[in-house]
Amino acid sequence: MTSLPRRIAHLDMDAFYASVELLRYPQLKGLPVVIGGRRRREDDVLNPADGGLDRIPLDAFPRLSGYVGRGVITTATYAARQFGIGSAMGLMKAARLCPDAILLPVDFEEYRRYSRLFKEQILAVAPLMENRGVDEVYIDFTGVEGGQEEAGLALARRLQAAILASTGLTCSIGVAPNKLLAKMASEFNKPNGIALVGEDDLERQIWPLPCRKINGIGPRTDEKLQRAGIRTIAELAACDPAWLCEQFGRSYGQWLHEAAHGRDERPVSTHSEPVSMSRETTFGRDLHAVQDRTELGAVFTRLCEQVAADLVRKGYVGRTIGIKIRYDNFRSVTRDFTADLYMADPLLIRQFAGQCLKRVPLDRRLRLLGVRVGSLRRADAIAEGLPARTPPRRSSRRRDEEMTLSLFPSSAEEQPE
DNA sequence: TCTGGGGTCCTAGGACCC
DNA sequence: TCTGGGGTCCTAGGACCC
Repeated sequence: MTSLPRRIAHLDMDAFYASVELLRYPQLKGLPVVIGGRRRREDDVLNPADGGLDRIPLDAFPRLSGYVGRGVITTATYAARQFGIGSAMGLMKAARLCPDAILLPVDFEEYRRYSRLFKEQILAVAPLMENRGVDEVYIDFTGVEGGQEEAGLALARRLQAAILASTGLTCSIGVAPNKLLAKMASEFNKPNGIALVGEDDLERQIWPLPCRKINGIGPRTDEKLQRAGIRTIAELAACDPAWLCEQFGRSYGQWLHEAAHGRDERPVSTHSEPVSMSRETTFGRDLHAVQDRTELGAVFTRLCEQVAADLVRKGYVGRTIGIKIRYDNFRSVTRDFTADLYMADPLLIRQFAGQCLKRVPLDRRLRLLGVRVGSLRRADAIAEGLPARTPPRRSSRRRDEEMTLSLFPSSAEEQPE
């Protein structure tokens, strides 16, 4: 048995959200459009029950200038980007740059519908597919029929054609010996492009790129590398691995070295179990624990109900309950507590989360509150007789006190300190 | 009137067990 | 009595990704 060369593809939908919106509202083609701010609602004028979306007149669309609030841009069309508008920018700031840009609320339902459509097309041809969010996947071409033809180019073309036919959307694909290189390759010929990167293309195609192009090197690491005079992947590859470990820790340092040399053995993984589920919200204005106690309590309860509903809907229970708050100065803190029983009940979650809230200083205003449930297990695994309670851990005095406290329900609004 | 929401993984210290 | 090391769990924070 001869082993085939590894052919890994990364497929990335082109400007996914914006493209889906343009399918619905073709009259917006070429105009500056910004997507973000809030979620689309049932009663939105942009979502009329009687259809005919393509006939909605341009002046019926909301403009950026009318926006009030703390939303950020999820994505923007090319025409909008020309005004200096970009992803993650605050909408109020974007409104100053281009007040007449059209603002569409995000519609995750619709994006997920298209996501299912294009992934169905891929799975019909290549079953080894790894989800990387709504608009991205990795695909293992290695053993797929036709996957070795023209080093993967032929299959990539077939996938693009099938996706375009079924969704009307274009995508870009990179094919390489591993996920790391495939991810970079998929950016080379955007939009609607295909790029192949082979073992021998490392120095020519990868090394001249800035370090930030490596998936896993973010703004912090990039800045630190730049301060050390390292800008390109070639320069990173030339670094002494021992020095990288010193600077970035053993594990990350070693990974940086491997990545710069284009080495990555991670398999394409078709299944994954969630580790945690959370809900969080940024308030319209910063809230104070005392003055805005009622409002805060109501939001807190709602977050617990939402995360509990998510758990139930997806069939999970968890035993690590946590909260997150962000202060008005944007500093965040988290607290969590691991209980000895698995839960998905909103009241129980509310109780444990309430105890976590009491452990955090609430002397300044808050802009965000979040609730998280971790240490997840499938609810049916618990139902089948696996222990709902874990063996009680020998715990420190402090933990014991917290456990005792948390077993007693507190008032409807948690009022720490 | 800067800076969303939902995730994963890693690190590091302390507790605790053997 | 003193010293020590490995392993695991828990917690808080941070980097990163989509």
